[in-house]
Amino acid sequence: MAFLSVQPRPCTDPNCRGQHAPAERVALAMSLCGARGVQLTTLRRQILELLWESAQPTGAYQLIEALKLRNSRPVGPPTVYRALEFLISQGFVSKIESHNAYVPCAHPERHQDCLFFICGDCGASVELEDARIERLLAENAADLGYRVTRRVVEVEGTCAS
Amino acid sequence: MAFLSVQPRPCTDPNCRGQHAPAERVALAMSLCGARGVQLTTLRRQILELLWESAQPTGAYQLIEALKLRNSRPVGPPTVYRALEFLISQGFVSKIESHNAYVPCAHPERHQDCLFFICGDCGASVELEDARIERLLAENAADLGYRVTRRVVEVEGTCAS
DNA sequence: TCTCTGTATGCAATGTTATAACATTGCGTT
DNA sequence: AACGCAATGTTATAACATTGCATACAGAGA
Repeated sequence: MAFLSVQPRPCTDPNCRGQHAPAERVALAMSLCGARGVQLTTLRRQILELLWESAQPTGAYQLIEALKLRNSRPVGPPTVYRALEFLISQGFVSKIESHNAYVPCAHPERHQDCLFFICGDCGASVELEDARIERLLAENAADLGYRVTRRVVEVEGTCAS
Repeated sequence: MAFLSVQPRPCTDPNCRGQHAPAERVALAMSLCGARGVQLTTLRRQILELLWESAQPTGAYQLIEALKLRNSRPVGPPTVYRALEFLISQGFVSKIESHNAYVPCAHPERHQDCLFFICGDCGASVELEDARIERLLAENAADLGYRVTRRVVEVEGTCAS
C-alpha cells in the first residue's frame, strides 16, 4: 500500500477533459458538497485524499493506519466507516465488493454505479461507464420484474503491465 | 433463513428444459464429479443440498448452523470454506460478493460467471446468463488491455413480489 | 452571549466473515 | 506394517464491520 503518488490518474471517460490530480478531485467534491448543503469535514476530506493518492483499492483498516500516520491522533473503525458511508452516499467513493476495499470515483456530478476493472497482479483499478451495459442490465431486470436499486459490476483480470 | 422448501426453483434459462428439484441438481453435480475425477463427498453434497434448499443466498456461518442441526457433529469454519471453495471451483456454487453469501448454480456443465439479480426485500436471487453483456465486458477489458479472469455482476433491486 | 438542536466524531465492546497453521482420519497401495 | 494422499478436524487469529452510548462542535434563534 502506497499513498505516495500525487500524480494525476488516467481518466477512462472519453468525454472527460478535466484535470485529475487528487487536489482537483477533492476540490470538486468540496464544491459539490457546498451546493448540496452537506459538509466535507476534515476527516472526510482526508479519507477522500488518501483514496485518490492510493494506487489501489484501499481497505478501511488501511485507511485507519494511514490516518494514524498523517494525524497523530488515531481514529476508530466506526469513524472511518461512517465517513466512507458519507462519501459513498455522495458518489465520491465506491466499494469494490469483491475486495472489501474502497476506490474514489471520478465523476460524482453524474454518478451512477460504474464498472470496475481490477488487476489481480498490480491491484490497479479502472472505473468505466458503459451505457450499453447499463441498458442491458436494466432490460434484464425489467424482464424479471425487478426495479434496480444498485449495480455491482467488477471485472477481475490482468492488466497490460 | 429457511431450509425447508424442497420445491423446484424457476429456471431463468430459456434453453433449459430440465428438472430442478434439489435432488436433481445434486445428482447432476454428482455425475459431473464422476466425469471429472473429483469427489462430491458427504460434506460437500450436504452443503450443496442446503444451498439448493435455501430460498436465499446463504452465509458460511449459516451453513455451519444448518449442518449442526442436520449432523449432530459440528463443523468448523475452515471446513465449510474449503467445501465452498471446491463447489465454486467446480461451478456448482457462486459467491454473491455484495452479500458475503453463497448460491447454487443452475448449469455447472457450461458454467461461466453469471449475472445475479437479488431482491433486497425477499432476498431471492436469480441467476442469468447474457452473452451480450459478457461480450461488452470482454470488449471493454480488451480496450483497457485486460485479460479477464473473473466477473462479478450483481444487480440489487426489488422483485415483483 | 447563551442555550438549543442537529450533525459529526470518539470510544469500548462486540459481531461477522475468512484464513493460517497444524493435527488427524480414512483409504488405497506397496 | 508403512507410506502417500485427499479430505476433514481443531485451535487460534486475522480481517472486516457494526452497535450503543458519550462527547464535541457548528449554526439558528432568543
